[in-house]
This record gives sequence, C-alpha cells and structure tokens, in this order.
Amino acid sequence: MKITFKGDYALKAILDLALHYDSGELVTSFDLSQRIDAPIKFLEQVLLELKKGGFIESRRGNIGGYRLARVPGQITVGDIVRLVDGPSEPIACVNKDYSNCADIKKCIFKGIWQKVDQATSGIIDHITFEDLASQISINQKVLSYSI
Amino acid sequence: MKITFKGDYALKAILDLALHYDSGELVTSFDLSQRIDAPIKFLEQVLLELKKGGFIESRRGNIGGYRLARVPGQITVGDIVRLVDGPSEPIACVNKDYSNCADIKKCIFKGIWQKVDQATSGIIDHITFEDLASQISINQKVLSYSI
DNA sequence: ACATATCCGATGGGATAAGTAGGAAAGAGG
DNA sequence: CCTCTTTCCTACTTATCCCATCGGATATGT
Ligand code: FES
Ligand code: FES
Repeated sequence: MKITFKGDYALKAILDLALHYDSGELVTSFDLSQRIDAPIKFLEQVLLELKKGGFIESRRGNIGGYRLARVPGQITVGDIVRLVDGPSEPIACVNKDYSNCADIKKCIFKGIWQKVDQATSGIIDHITFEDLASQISINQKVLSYSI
Repeated sequence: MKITFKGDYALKAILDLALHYDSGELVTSFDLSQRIDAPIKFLEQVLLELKKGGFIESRRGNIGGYRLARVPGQITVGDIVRLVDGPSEPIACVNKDYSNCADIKKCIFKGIWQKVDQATSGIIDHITFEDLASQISINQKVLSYSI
C-alpha cells in the first residue's frame, strides 16, 4: 500500500464533502482545491475518477459542483484509496496468480504479504468518513479542519 | 510499503543464505541467481547493498561467495525489506515532519497511516530467517524450496 | 599467470507520478 | 439566444524510479 498525492487529495476531497453532506449543498472544485490545497486541474481529474467510481455525483454549469453519492458512513478510507491508488497489497502475487516465483504455491513469503495486506485492510476498511467527520467536529468546532 | 523486485530478490537471497548457514560454505552469486531466478548482474547489485547494510559478508576470488554476517535468527524480514525498498510507512508524513498537509498536527489521516505502519511493522519485524528456514525444512525435506 | 568472483560506475528503456494546457459540453440567468 | 460558470475529457510534459544490461576494475586461490 502506497499513498500517492492523488490518493491523498481524494481522501481530503471526500472528507470535505462529508463535512458538507448534511447541508445538501454542492461544493465546487475551486472551493475544494482551496481548502485541501490541491492544484485545481489535477483535482478535477481526481474528482472525475471518484465520480466514475460511484462515490460522488456532480452537476455542471452555473451553480454546479460535487456532493457525496452516499451517506458518509458508507464510504470507507479503503474504498477511496483502493480506487485511486490501487490494491492494498504490498506485492502483486498476494491476490493474483501472477508472480515471479517459480512455484507460487510453495512460496514462503506470500503468506507474509497476505498477513500484511489483511492487517492493512482491517484498518482502512473499517474507518468511514462519518467516523472522521465526527472526529473533526469534536476536536475543532470553530477551527477549520486541517487536511 | 511496496515490495519491488529488488526487495523480493533480496529476501530470497537472504533466505537461501540462511539455508546454507549451518554448512559454513560460501554461496556464489551465480548459484544464488540460479536458485532464486534473478538476473545475475542485477542480483550482484542487491548483494552489494546487503553487504553494505551489514547483513552479509563476502569473499572475492576463486572460491569466493557470500554468507550471512549474522545468525539467521537475528535477521528479520523487516530488516531486509526496509534496507532495499525503503521505510514501511504508506506515506512519508508518518515518520517525518514533511507532509503536504497545512497543519500536520491536526491532520486526521496521519493517525490512520501510523496504525497501518505499526500493523505492518508488527508482522515483518517479528519474522526472522530462522523461522522461515525451519518452516521450509519441515515442509519440504527433499524438495527444493520454491522462492 | 590464470581462472574465478566480487565490486563498481555508467547507461538505457519503460513505467509511474504529478502536474499543465486547452478546450468541449452542460446548465442557469438574463 | 447569449453569456457566464462549472464540470468533463484528452493530450502533453517533466521528473523520478524500476529493472535491468554492459564493461571493466579489483581481489584471491591454484
Ligand atoms: S509468490 Fe509472491 S513472493 Fe513468492
Ligand atoms: S499529515 Fe500525512 S496525510 Fe496529513
């Protein structure tokens, strides 16, 4: 599991949308890029990917923008990071049949990477953006969240 | 944590040396490359890195080769993979002060990546090559280990 | 001297990361 | 219909890393 800037931006964007979810309002890519400090044109691509992934929806035009396509409690960190940064395993052979090992069945390392993958998944797949959003509103009622 | 071919080769090389540790004999890069199925010239670079890291020692010349510089029980998977593939954290901000977040102290994601890192470390730092070697000799007395 | 190995630096092709640029398409308001 | 805004889409760039390959320098036993 390697988190790139793209994944980082995606997570922050979703979190921001989660914090605006109750209001029902749309958030523009401009506002988003300001708050999460991401280059707007790059962020647009990420948002498009998130849309195609089914996590957000959008409206174009004058008062357009983005909002979550689901309740924050039904989107996990793992969902987002897997979509934009790929699978969580540290090496490809864990979930695929492909490997550079002669006999994948006997490979003694595969089990290690599977454990690592499971441990990672156990964390990122159980944290929802509802969890994160509530954590923020507890810690910093007035302050803008730092993301 | 991302395992590259370099890391993969390094782990297999160390395991092979661990299996030959009791004999006290040196293993050549040629033999190593044959058994672990790695390009010899590339493997040489990896072995050099492992030597500089203090995990193996070598002798040049006619009957030269490599052997472990320590007992297999004192080398962990984490040691090797960290040396050749870098730190185990999924994003740089976990262990460094650097991040692309405005206020790293308030960043809500940092805690997640720290947990992932700890979970990963908890696995790879507790598996030694003695463990792996004994596992192989139990499973496949006659068969050559597949790595 | 010679064969055998490790050591070491340079180079190159391919993939990925992180943007930039430019515009097409859609929607609201006048 | 016209304009302004905002999303959508494609192509391009620049840098960095990965995975080697090559050519030789250096050391060592016989
Ligand atoms: S099958 Fe994945 S490292 Fe061997
Ligand atoms: S400080 Fe690491 S993601 Fe925010």
